[in-house]
Amino acid sequence: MTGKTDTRSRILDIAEAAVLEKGFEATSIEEIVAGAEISRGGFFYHFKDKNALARAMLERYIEVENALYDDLFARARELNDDPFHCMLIGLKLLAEMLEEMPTGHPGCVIASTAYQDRLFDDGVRELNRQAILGWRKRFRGMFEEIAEIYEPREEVNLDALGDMVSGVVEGGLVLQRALREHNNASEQIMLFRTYLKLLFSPK
Amino acid sequence: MTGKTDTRSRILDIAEAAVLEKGFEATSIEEIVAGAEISRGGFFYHFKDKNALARAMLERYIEVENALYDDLFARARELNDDPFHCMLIGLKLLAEMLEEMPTGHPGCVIASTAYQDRLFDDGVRELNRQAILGWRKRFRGMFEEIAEIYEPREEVNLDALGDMVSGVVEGGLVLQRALREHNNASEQIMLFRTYLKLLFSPK
DNA sequence: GCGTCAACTGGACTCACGGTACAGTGGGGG
DNA sequence: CCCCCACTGTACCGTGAGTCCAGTTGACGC
Repeated sequence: MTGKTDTRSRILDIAEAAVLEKGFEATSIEEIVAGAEISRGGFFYHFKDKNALARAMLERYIEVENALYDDLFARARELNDDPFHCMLIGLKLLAEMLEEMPTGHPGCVIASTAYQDRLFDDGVRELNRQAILGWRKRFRGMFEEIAEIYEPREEVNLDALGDMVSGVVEGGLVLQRALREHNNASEQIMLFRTYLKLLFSPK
Repeated sequence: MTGKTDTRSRILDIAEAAVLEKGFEATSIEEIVAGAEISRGGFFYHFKDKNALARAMLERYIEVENALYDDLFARARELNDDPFHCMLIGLKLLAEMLEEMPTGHPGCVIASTAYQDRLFDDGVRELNRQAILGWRKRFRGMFEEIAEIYEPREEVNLDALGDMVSGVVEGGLVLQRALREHNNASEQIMLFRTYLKLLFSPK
């Protein structure tokens, strides 16, 4: 027993799976309560409305995603202490991870939320925004470290380059989803990796 | 008078504006008919359901987008006959165009549709898919031309590189939308342009 | 053993929205 | 003069979100 909020997290599990597969609007509370084997009243006991569910899902998703990046680049750092090579290894690991996802992809909740944001309140929108800003900061920091050692061959805005990691992942997932192919996202990440190789490799 | 389908295109105008601002689900038929000053019956006379509306919107959007790319790269070609420089100019023009959009962005319908695709039928999904495949083909063709003259410094899959144009635009628009900033999409395109410069520039 | 509180169940209800059906209408063309 | 296209207007249905609330069940403190 995981304590008092056993049901709550079960709801989140079911909801997340359904939302990633079909989108937020297409997921009814009815099917969530059926999947979680609770009553409608039970659902609204935990979440005052669908918006509260979205927020909780997003919070959890962002936390998991951040932990994933932490882990990924920590492993990369173990393999190579140089920030540039660490970055290259980390991106490779990320690409491999996306490829291994059996269902194809987790289908980033961020993009999904961004394009339906009028369904949600300011809290959800802000959460989304802060997540991306967090990734910007994370990757910008890594690129700064790299740039100190390897002078970039072309001048680039490091904030924008940091955003590009998120952007390439998001964009790749959109392609993957729309094309119904399997490794567009990982392919896009590998292309981005090639970019970094060209950008930071010494002349 | 533009002919028999005056009202139909007015509906599409209103709907497109609303959908780009708020998303498809958040746009009610009620508000569309109010905006277009017609009756509900009138709406369903032109579109059998919301799905038909989505399909028509997507068709029109893709057509406009393709015409835009045609025009953009035709203008670029006038300025420079070399395929590589033409590409660089075209991307610059694209970035400038995105920046000039007063409201910030058109908010790509493709990504929006991709993430809510369970609301739509196979026709809509296929339309979406074909649009992206069309862009892949277009840009792949251009990159092939370039690669014939300028040998890439690193080996890249040209299909994936073609997809990257769409991906960077889509991803940039997602960032822009989520961050509520103004030129993320154009910044991302310019970064991609730098990528191409590094990739194809002679040693 | 008794009360109480959290975590529900279940049912009745409202409202918004998508969608159907269909009868009627006005105006331009043959 | 009639017909038909492009609607209007109204009535109606189903679904799903969200509200309200009365009642149940089981763990825990006393």
